[in-house]
Amino acid sequence: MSGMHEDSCAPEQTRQIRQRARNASKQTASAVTGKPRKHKQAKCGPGQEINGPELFREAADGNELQNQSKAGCLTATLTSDPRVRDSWKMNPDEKMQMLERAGKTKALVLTLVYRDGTTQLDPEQKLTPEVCGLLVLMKNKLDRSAPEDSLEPNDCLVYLKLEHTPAWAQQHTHQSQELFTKDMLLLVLSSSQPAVCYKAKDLLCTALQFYRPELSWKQVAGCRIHDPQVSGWLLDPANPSSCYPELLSRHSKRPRTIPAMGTKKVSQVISGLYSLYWLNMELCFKLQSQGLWRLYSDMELNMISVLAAMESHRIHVDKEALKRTSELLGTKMKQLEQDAHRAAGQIFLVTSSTQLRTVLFEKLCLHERCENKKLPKTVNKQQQSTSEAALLQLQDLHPLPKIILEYRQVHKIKSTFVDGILSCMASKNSVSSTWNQTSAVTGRISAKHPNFQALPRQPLQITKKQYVQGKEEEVVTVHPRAMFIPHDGWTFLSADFCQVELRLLAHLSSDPELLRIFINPQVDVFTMLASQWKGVSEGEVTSEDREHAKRIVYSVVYGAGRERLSGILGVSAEQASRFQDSFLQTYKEVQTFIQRTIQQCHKQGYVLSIMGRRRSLPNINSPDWGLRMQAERQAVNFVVQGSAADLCKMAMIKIFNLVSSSSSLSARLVAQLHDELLYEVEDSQVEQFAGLVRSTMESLQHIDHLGVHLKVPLRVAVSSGKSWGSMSDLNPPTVSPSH
DNA sequence: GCGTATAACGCATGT
DNA sequence: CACATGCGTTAT
Repeated sequence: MSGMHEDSCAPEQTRQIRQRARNASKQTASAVTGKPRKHKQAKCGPGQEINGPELFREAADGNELQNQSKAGCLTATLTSDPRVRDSWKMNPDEKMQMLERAGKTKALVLTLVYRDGTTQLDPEQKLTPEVCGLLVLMKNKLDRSAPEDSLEPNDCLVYLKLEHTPAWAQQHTHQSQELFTKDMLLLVLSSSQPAVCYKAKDLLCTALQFYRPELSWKQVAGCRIHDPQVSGWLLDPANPSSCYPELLSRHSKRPRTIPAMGTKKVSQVISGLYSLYWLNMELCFKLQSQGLWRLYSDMELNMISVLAAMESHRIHVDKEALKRTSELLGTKMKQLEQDAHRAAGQIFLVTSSTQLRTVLFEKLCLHERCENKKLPKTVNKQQQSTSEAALLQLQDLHPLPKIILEYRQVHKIKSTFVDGILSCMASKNSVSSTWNQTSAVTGRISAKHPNFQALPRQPLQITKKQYVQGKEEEVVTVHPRAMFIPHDGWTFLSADFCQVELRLLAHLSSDPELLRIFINPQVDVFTMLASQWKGVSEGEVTSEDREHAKRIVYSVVYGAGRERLSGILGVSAEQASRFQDSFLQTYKEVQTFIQRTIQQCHKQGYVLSIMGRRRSLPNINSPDWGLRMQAERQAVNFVVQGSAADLCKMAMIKIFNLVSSSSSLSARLVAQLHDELLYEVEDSQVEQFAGLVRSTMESLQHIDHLGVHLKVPLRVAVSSGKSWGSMSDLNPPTVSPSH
């Protein structure tokens, strides 16, 4: 299959939608008012209740009407089917019986129902379909029989409508409906019997959103809803299935029974729920036989609720400041564009790398004037690159490359981190990323809309031309991270695993020299490496040298060739490979670790992380040299990067469990940046929480029940601040971890 | 012939 | 070197 995963076409859609929106607003801005157009939608603050007429107006606007009629159709189909129990048609006695029955049933199988008439089990999923209900199958017979499209005798299927009753129409019965649905959800969250849901995180998010604030995020802690999407990804992280039917056909023994044209929708849903149950059984069995059960049960299953809680928290953003910087960067870009045209002696599209290529290399022929330097080529086609590395080589020959470099910096910040984030904030002053558990082969998690993990670390300096009396120029710093602000009375707290990957490399290789560095915690690691490398004393090492050493070490570990290394380092290939040799000579065991990992991968076809995460690499025995070498690098990288991911996820889970079982602590996880956790903490609890976080994370050196015992200590740096852009170090006392 | 959806590519950001 | 996501252009 192709390497596609879930909603792979969605980003494209949103991009285009956003683009259209931007264009539209741009047009109105320049042509009519000169200012960005205000959103026409009525204000509806976070705490405000939606009143009835407002709801109607929204529904009647645009395409919603279509969806609603479809939804009404599906809801009607579901609730009019004799096999489905509609919670809205049950009397109090029946509800009691239903809750009791749910508590006693052998297994619960669930799926969300969307307003567009689909469920989580349908192949095509829109970007963020609106939820209208929840189907719960209570299953009692656990022996396998033929696939059903109708209920087994003792089973029960109930439909819970998830639609808030407008305040103006609320009656006693409606309130009790929501109460009943909430009780059912609570039962699912705390159920001792197995519960299964494809994309369980979405279910948890829906529950948290629908019953906010009476359902606290702490209440999803410790819930264990099985998720076949996660299981399937764990079994083969390189090839995640794009949708439920694909996952099913890949893992079910029998070929999937394609629903006949005439099959009723309700029958399809019922057979889907039964197949979901058996698919989960099958996947659990496979996980066990592949040695992945502990990883699934102790880590990934718990991650689902951690991510749901994180996703259900919105981060406050200084929207007005974002809008101001958007305009500022816009004018700056116009200036740079003109500069570029002047320097080139022609008009061209500055954002187009192909047009820039013809200007630089066909018109100005800059490549002929630097034959001593080697200019990078594009990856796929053999063309002259216009990448940063190439432009840096050319910048002394002509003014244009420098202008382009600055233009690109500004453009990137504006498009992705200013306008991009603004478009993620539809009529609110806050954002919440979507966190994906199954999109990274290494076991890391990823974020989108916005991608919180890729916000620039360093602020950008802009010199603004200004013709006012006094000064002629003004320097403004633009820092996207500084736009993220904690709520009133709260503080951001960041906890960073220091050099996790290098520490894990020391552990995995047992290299005595590398171990020594970490057991003597006096001097900074990369400073030490830099001094060793450059042959100067530790005091002589500049912060630039240190950053350099950092990049080089990781490059060497992950198998960078001398070409690539010399590119990073900016020195000759000769010197690069000399450093490479000296590094691997100094840390001999690192080299044997690399060779051992590759050899093991050749033999078994897969490699394992420290907690047993698995990645198979089919190309490891490929006759194609390039593919084989790539697989070897991937194998080494996976063991280190995957192990680091294991540790960071474990930290998230442990801290989540500690906070959610505490009556006083209120800190919330806001984001994960791979080896860094960002929390929002009540001002009064910052110090206490800082100590707790640090000691919890550092205690992960030893995880008894998973047999993890690192040969190096873990170090965690904690900092806090009133914006994400201005964090200052904290030095919390070590707290004894309580159990 | 012209405008729109899609895929591939190049270039950015982060760890 | 590895792993991600996002924006924009260009060819189909």
